[in-house]
Amino acid sequence: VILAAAKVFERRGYAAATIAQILDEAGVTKGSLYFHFDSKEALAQAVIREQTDWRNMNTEDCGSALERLVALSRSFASALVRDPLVRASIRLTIERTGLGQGELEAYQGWLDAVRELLVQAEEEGDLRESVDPEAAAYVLISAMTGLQLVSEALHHRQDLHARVDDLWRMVLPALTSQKVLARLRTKLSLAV
Amino acid sequence: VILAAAKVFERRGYAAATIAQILDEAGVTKGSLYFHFDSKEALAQAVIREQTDWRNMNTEDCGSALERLVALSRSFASALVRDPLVRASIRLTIERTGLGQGELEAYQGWLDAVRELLVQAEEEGDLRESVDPEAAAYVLISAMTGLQLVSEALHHRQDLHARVDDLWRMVLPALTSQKVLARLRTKLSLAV
Amino acid sequence: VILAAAKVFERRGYAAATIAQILDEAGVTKGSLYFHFDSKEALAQAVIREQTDWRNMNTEDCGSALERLVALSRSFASALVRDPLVRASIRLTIERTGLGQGELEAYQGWLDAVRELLVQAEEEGDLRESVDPEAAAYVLISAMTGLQLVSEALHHRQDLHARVDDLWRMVLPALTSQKVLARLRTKLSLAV
Amino acid sequence: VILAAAKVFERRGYAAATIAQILDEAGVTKGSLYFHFDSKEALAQAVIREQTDWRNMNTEDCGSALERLVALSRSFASALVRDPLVRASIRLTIERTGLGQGELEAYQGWLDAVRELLVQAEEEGDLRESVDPEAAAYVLISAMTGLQLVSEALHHRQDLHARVDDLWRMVLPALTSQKVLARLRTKLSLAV
DNA sequence: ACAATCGGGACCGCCCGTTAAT
DNA sequence: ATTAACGGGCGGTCCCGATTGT
Repeated sequence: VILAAAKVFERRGYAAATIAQILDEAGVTKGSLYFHFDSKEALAQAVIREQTDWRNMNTEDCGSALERLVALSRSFASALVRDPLVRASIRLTIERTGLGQGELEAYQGWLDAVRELLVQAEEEGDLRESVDPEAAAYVLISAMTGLQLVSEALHHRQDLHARVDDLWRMVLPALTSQKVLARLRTKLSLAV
Repeated sequence: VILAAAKVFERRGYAAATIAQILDEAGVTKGSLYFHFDSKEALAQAVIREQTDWRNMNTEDCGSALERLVALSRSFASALVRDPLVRASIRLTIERTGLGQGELEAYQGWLDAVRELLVQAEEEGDLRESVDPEAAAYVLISAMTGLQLVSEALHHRQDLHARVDDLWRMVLPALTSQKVLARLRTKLSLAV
Repeated sequence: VILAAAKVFERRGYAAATIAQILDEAGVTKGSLYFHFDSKEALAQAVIREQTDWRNMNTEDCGSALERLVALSRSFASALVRDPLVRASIRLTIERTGLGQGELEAYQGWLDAVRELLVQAEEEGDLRESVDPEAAAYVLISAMTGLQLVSEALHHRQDLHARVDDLWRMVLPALTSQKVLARLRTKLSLAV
Repeated sequence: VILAAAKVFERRGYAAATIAQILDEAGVTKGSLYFHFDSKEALAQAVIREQTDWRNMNTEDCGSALERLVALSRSFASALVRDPLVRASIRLTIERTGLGQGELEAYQGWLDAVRELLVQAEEEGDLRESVDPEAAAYVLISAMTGLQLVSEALHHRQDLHARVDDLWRMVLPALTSQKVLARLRTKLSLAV
């Protein structure tokens, strides 16, 4: 039903997607669609709202904050590979079409979550003192955003998990000490 | 002339941009525009083609390959802040609208350039042997792409330069040895 | 129920009002609405029909005809401020959308009522002989119509009562003698 | 060309008027129309802008302020009868469709003009001291607005001039003294 | 080479009223 | 009386030729 919209939005973007395409993909008729959603924009917002929140997946994870952060990123990558709704939401968020002005809050929410984890890691003594949580969160969020884009464009996201691990291999040495790094490598199976 | 198109494309995206908007941004008439460009798509391709190649800016730079790589990223950030054509090209490339299928080559070209520099750095002995140039280039390109997007969304690109430096501070420790790192820090004025 | 339709009609006008807006203003579903009313036009006619007749409010008023006329105008103003149905009816009547051609009868009915009161006033000797009841009724109805429109546009009808009194202050001297005028002023508390 | 739009807007109102109707009335094609006007709203604004300003008609009139005021009202009535653009503008202004938020300024402009004339009349000693220019202007503007509406609905504006004179006969006694009133009657041929 | 105007085809979003099932 | 689904059709407008003038 609504998943069809996500697919089309993800494939063509908001503006280029036409209602007819969504109709065709979903196999429903115009009237039916407009009974559930008042407008194309409402449909897009529903897509964003309906995405299964991949952030909850690892709340029960009990590990150090840094481990939870890596797990979060992997959970995100999995959601991206698995769930078209998440993919469509990302696309709709990145193209800032002014859909309810929610884009800023989305980015800000991610930033806050990551920074929070970094602060916890700092309290746990897992962070180098030279690291600024705010700046690091910014770079991490950006890198993940970019990875997903490039992986999509070049390899249809098939290599996303490997690339996320590559990212961690490249930034963890700057975030934490050799000792913690070694611990993380074994726990997270991040081969050198 | 063609810069007006870039501005509109950058602001609205390809599909949402209308010829009329470009027309009155440029101050020309429709006849004039359609004399030079056959279609809206041709216009977009011209925007991409016409972007001043910021890659040439640092060819004359004589330094180590790693230094040239950092300089290249900074040059890219500058171009992004300064040149609407570059911004529009990025937007048009990221939204893969099927404009002549040139997106793949674009990404691949960037990847090749960065990898090439990393290989040179390896030959110069500036790279840890654990680093895979291919994978590192991939992550770096992705991170730059993401930084530009997030910086645009959150701060209208005003903090882009600072964020690029943040990125280097976070990945250089994994790329090179402490000694080279210290050298780069002074040469590139990358405070800890 | 039907009041929701009135609100939307009053706010947007007949043509611009959409059924969906009425639906979620009323909190009912489309099926329910189309069970009661055959069409959008039928709904509008129901709004007009259902308006509580403010004319009855002052039938029991026992005073001179002129006093009753002023009271009628005040009653109208009150209804306009209080009752969205009356407001919507006015809007739907003024936009002559061809809703059953009832607009002419509406205006004519108001005209007849006012003229009738003026004729009574004439018989009671309260009217100057130079006054033509027909013409005076026409002007009074028009002025009330206009006052309501302008007051709505400029002050959201909050000053309507005061403006109606202003109107009477400006036309009563032409309608009646100084003596009757003085009597009315005290009775109706129309300060000079 | 643009006059056709005025006719349709005047006949059906903004929302109910369709581009096809205007096209049909004007005898041009869609492409041609959208070359000159970017949107339906732009067309409506053009109609409002293009109306020949009937206010200038009596600037050369040399008489007392009160005489000029009456002349202004008559000029307005003439314009209303003669010029479809003026009629359409009035309709578009009265239906507040949010066309550039110019409606408030329109009403306010008329109010200011009339109040200014009343203030001049006051300085010339032609106004009773009990008259408040502000309030009087408000009522006069409203009455003119209403007259035009009712006259249109009932008699297709054919009796507008006579009704305007009726209005003046009904309000002038409250505005000025017997002596000035007599002078105005002869000068303006306002029979009792 | 450039500009202004006209023409038209096509598309897309959306809205209204109906019809099934219950 | 309500939910859900349906579809015909319309209205705005956009893109792009084609035809003029300069």
